[in-house]
Amino acid sequence: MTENTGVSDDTAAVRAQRILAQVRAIAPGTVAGYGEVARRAGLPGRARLVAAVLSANADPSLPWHRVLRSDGRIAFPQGSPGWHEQLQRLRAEGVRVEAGRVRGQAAKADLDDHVWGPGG
DNA sequence: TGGTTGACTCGTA
DNA sequence: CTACGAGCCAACC
Repeated sequence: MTENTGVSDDTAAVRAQRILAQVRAIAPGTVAGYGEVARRAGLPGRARLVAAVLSANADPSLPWHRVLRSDGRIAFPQGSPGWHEQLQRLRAEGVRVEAGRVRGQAAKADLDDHVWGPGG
């Protein structure tokens, strides 16, 4: 009845939890892209959803600052409060950021964590 | 019920 | 390097 349309039982809350879990899985000193996080969470193409989830998150322990755009840039407008905070948090973990952009290329986290990691 | 918005991404010019 | 358009999907009004 009321077929589930096969869409599975994942609700918005469940998807959000999966996304948050992936964000927490980003190792310190490394970064990941929105699309990257979305894909790891089983939601390819839902980069905007990741952004929506982060904007709604209230967990101070969430390493949201490790999430960047595909260009390796901070998603906030440069100069905005959120931008400054993310920049500071990244630098605090040893991530080199220039002009709001992560050094080299973006988001390779578990691939380059041993290269770009702390102490790089 | 339906249009607008957004911490996005990609291709093209 | 910037600018623009199209695609995308959930939240909001």
